[in-house]
Amino acid sequence: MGRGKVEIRRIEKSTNRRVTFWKRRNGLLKKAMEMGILCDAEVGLMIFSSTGKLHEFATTSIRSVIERYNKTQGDGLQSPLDPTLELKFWQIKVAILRKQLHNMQEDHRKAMGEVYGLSVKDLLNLENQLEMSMSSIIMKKEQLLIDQILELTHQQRSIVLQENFELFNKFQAYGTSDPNAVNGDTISPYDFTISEESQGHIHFQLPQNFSDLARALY
Amino acid sequence: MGRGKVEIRRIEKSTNRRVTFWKRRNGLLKKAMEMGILCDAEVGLMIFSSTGKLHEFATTSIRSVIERYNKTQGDGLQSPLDPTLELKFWQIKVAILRKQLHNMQEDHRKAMGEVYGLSVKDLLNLENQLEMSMSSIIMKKEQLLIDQILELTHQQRSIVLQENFELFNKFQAYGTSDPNAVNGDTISPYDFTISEESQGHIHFQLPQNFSDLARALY
DNA sequence: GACTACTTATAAG
DNA sequence: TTTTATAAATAGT
Repeated sequence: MGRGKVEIRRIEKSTNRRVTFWKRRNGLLKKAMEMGILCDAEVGLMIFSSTGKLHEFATTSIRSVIERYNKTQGDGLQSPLDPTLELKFWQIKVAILRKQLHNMQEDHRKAMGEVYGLSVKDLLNLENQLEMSMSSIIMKKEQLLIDQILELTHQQRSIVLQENFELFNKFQAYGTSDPNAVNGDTISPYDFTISEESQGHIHFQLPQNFSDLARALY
Repeated sequence: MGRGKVEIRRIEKSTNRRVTFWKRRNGLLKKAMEMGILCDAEVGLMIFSSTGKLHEFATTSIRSVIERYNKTQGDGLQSPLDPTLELKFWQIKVAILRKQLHNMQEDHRKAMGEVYGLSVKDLLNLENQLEMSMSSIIMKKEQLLIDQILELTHQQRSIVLQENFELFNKFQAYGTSDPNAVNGDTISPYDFTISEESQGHIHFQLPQNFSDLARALY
């Protein structure tokens, strides 16, 4: 179209080239737009002039077209040329790592809490067990002491009874021919013994080595 | 061009639309190519038909055009900075987060180890402290018990002495006018007392409520 | 940038 | 798909 046919080859005269560029640029943009409208298509057109200036058209937006292109074309390669996608990839990675870090902190916090919690629990259990063990030992020791006391008491009671009995015999040796005349009372070691028990009195010998015993027991 | 002018609006008849699409698609591609050659421009054209199929043209390659577009344009909104730089920024961020995560894991591991270590130490310390406290308490209780025993012993010794004294008095009441004639011995509560002490015998009353006392003390 | 002669693109058959 | 009448684009002025 125009005065004469033109060969499709680079226009050497830069002035001509620039003029032609503008004419054809408008035509191209117009046709691209018409295509988008008439045919309900998504069109993206980018033109870099020989001076480097960008001229673009898109029915939606160039980014949209590029994204759609990358999605559709994906061409197996992980779109190393679309910084936007790659950017998103890294941003997502950052988000994931942040979440992991956060979870880790949370876990750490919980774990520490649990450890300390269990520690307290353990300590309490240990305390109780310790207390129970000690109580048991103490009780045994006490029982031993009490047994010891009772044993000695028994021995000493015999001795006291023996003494009192001897005293009683002496008393009788001194007594009248009728011992029963003494205030009408009968005095016998047996009475004494019973009386003693009824009062809950028992005789006890503190061993010479009591302190030694105490040391041994405790 | 064509038999009659056409209004630029979406073609409703899908058949017509498809035909027009193909005709105009070829025209657009041709013109894009011509533009590239004639004007020495870099051109990229992407068309998505209404059916979603991609049609493309580029003087070099679509990727090249997109890359140049991203470098040149960056359109201020999406990536105000050089996407490459931004990419590096995020990559560094990822590296930092990875290191943090790693350090955190390391710290966590160490912390747990220390906590368990300290826990054992603490338990041992606590155990010792507990034991010492209990020993102290037990000693106090024992001292109390011993004091109690001694106290009661003292009381009971008085009672026994009293009883023996009364017995002695009875003995004397029954005695001859010359009490000294009895085997040449002088029997007195004082002698008895001394004798008793020399043998280490003391009198002891086990309190009725001994078990209660024991329970109260232990 | 405007004109315009001519080429090219394409709507409709 | 091909044809063709005609609109549209545009090279040179």
